[in-house]
Amino acid sequence: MNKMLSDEAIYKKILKSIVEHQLPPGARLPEDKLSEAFGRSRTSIRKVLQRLALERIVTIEPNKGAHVNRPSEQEAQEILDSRIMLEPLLIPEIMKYWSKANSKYFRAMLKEEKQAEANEDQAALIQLTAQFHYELAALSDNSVMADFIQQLCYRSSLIIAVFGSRHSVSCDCGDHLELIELMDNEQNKQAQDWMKQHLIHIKSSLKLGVSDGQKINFQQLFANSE
Amino acid sequence: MNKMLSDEAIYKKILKSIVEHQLPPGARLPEDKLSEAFGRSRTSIRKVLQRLALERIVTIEPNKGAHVNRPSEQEAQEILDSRIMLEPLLIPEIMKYWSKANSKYFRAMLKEEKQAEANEDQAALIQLTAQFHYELAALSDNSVMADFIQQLCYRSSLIIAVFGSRHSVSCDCGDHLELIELMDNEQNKQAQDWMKQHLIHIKSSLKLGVSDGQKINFQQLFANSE
DNA sequence: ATGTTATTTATTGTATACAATTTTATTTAG
DNA sequence: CTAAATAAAATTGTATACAATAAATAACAT
Repeated sequence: MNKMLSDEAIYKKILKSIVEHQLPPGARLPEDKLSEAFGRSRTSIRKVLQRLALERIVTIEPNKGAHVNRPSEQEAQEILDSRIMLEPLLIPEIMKYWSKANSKYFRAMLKEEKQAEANEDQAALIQLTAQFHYELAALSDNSVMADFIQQLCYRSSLIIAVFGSRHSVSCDCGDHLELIELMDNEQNKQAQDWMKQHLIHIKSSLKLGVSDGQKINFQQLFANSE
Repeated sequence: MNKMLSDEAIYKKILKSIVEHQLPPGARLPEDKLSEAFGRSRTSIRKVLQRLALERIVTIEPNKGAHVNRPSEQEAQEILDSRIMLEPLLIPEIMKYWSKANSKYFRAMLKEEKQAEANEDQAALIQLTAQFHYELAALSDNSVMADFIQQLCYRSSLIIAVFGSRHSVSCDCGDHLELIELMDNEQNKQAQDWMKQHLIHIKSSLKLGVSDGQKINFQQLFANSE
């Protein structure tokens, strides 16, 4: 009944659960439990976890196992800054090959986004938002860059889980249509600017600069509470 | 006598051998031979090989094991194009924190390059050339980008092994000093342009567009030989 | 001799066993 | 009752055994 899953399939399932925040940052990923859940030996699971660790989706601490990565504030900034640098740069490459078919495909994806928004299906919404960005990047003729962007998109989903405000997911997905329209009209420069502003907006919607548990200065916090 | 090597140490040793072309593209990497060489079980070796595979230094084909990756022409172009896009972009970030100490450090590295050139030590030369680029990138305040550049530098070493002309390594290392001088003089724009031209020059020195075994058109090749 | 099939050898894929380590629970002292 | 020390359980680290697959060699037929 439960057909055998390939390593790749297991990888995708775990990744999806993480990206959709079913497995939130910090969550433990015990080899035994996963092994049992997927009906494979720990060997296979370890392989998958090690891959996720190299992609910085997961962290592995010696003798403590794998946890869903909880990005630091600095990591969050670096990832968003990288995207702000790179994604607009790819727009001209993408527009070289932009076709009616592409436009149709992405418009259909935006419909799904709208649907997910209406259903308040946060998981689907996060997934689709990331997918929009990395499938766009995949249209450039540089798969090396596209793969890197895809990784940054997955990692961004972790950032949103940690630093995102309630609306930092949904508020920007409505906009995506604007980009498609700019691209349909071959407005190269405007599309590039739009992408940059879009990502800057996402970055600014994050609750950065708010100290997390580790860095709280208790001395200062309770200074006036004698 | 032979002290136990960590997985990380094994990883670095294999990577170094590949980058320095001691293990050329296409070379087989049999698990039990490596296992014996490093005095560790196959489990540890597999872990290292899988990491190298995710970094595209090595390819793993199911049931056929690991080989040093032999980049295709397209892969070579994509990697060089990525570097041409990204490395100049990082120059301003690097110059923000550029210090006398940095300058001194890199000038020392260039001395080593010169030395290696004089000794005709190709291995050291390739390694140092890559190191120059990725340690420079590491000075930017964005380690996400720096890590990506480092990977591209390692992969570039494979590209040179496959598509490099005799002089495509040595001819560009002499120039590196020019960049350091531009940075010492805070010539931001010029440094950026220099980097772009430098990488374009490396790309153009590659023997791309020469069909490899797979793509030979025999019809055309033997058209006039009846 | 050449091309095909069968057999052997070598190599990778996967699970499992056991050791090392960390985490949790229990006991004991103050 | 709290805190430290100890014991038990759970979890990861590593090696090894065996199965599955591919490569190399030998045997055979055309």
